[in-house]
Amino acid sequence: MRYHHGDLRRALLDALPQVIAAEGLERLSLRALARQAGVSHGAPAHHFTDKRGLLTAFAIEGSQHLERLVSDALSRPAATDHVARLSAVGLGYLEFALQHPAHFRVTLRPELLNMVDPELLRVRASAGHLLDLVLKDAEEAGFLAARDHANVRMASWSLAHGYASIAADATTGTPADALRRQARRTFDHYSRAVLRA
Amino acid sequence: MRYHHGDLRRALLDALPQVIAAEGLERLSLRALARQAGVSHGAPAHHFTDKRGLLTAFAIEGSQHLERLVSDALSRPAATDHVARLSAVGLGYLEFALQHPAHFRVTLRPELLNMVDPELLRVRASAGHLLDLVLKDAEEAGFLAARDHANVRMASWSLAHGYASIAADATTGTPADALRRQARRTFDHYSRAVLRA
DNA sequence: AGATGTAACTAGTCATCATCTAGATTAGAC
DNA sequence: GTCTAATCTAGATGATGACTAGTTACATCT
Repeated sequence: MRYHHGDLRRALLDALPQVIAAEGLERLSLRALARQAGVSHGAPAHHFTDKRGLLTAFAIEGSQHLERLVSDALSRPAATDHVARLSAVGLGYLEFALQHPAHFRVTLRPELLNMVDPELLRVRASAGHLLDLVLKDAEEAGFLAARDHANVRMASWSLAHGYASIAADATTGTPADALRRQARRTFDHYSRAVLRA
Repeated sequence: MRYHHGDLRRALLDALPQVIAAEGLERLSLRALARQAGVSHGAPAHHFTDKRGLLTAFAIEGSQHLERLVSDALSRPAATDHVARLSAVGLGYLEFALQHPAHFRVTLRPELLNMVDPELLRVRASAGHLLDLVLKDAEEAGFLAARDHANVRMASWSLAHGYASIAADATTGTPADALRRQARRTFDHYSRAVLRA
């Protein structure tokens, strides 16, 4: 057994999704994680200070994934008009929950995170900004009243979050593709209803 | 100090909301709860078996509150047409999160609950049934296509849940009345959009 | 190559926790 | 009044997160 692990930080972050999926966030233990990595029980503290620090680093990764997936959805050729773009933001969010359920779950647990971590705040804001951009565009094109902006932002987020929650919940055995189709139908319908000149 | 507490079960359940609000669900400890009730650290186990049992009992109370509040909202004179009734279900849900934030939070944490507890399953289904009733009525009156039922159910729940989450989150200092108004606006708008003959 | 400073890690400790047990106390039925 | 079951105590066990002092390996400079 080497004294130095090589890249314990990465190894721990990479082990998290599986552990969380198998054991649940509640039963996540730094010590068990250290054992799994073949390292002493105090080693993780060196890289993350704290359990909170570990999960914060994990949440940062999550927000980066989210931003990338929403960004991907928006840069697809299909996402042309404002309705399709608003729908795409929701689908990107759903995709995040589907592809990174553990990240999704941790990201939504502020009590476990260091919510003043500047890096975390930065990537969070950055991800949320994409929705604002789409709404702002729609607003400027006259598809959305300014007074509705906040309401629509909230409603859009809620709608996407509902589907994402189901997607990230392992217990409900809804297949991913069915969920994508159902969500797209709802998002399109909703976006059309909400974006009217 | 009396040996018998009197009604330890009730005392513990009643202490929970405050403790959860102050310390958070993560740092909730049976021992601290027992100390606060002036009782030995093993006493709670007699009434609830388990931490899970305590939270399950608490979640059952929560679902009962939810059902009552949704039921109240539906029996208001304003809830006449189908649009207003669908909106009322959402507002009842929001009211639940506003009045019982701790219950709300626990209710949404299946990993902490005994999800095979028959009483829990019963009250949960019972609360969810009210939304189905409203949708079914709208469907029979021709305001909703049968094929949209599941989608609309999901979307309605998501929408209400979004506002409820904010309501139950102490960190965001949104005043209750502002939230009620904003939510009502959104729910009404949404319900009108979705319930068209 | 050799010395040295620093990052990475170990091993031990502490307080706390959930859960389990055996036993003490009390209330209420008979 | 007695007895039984519900309620509660007290002690133990094993695990955890966090802290600390000390050990090892690596990189950098000379």
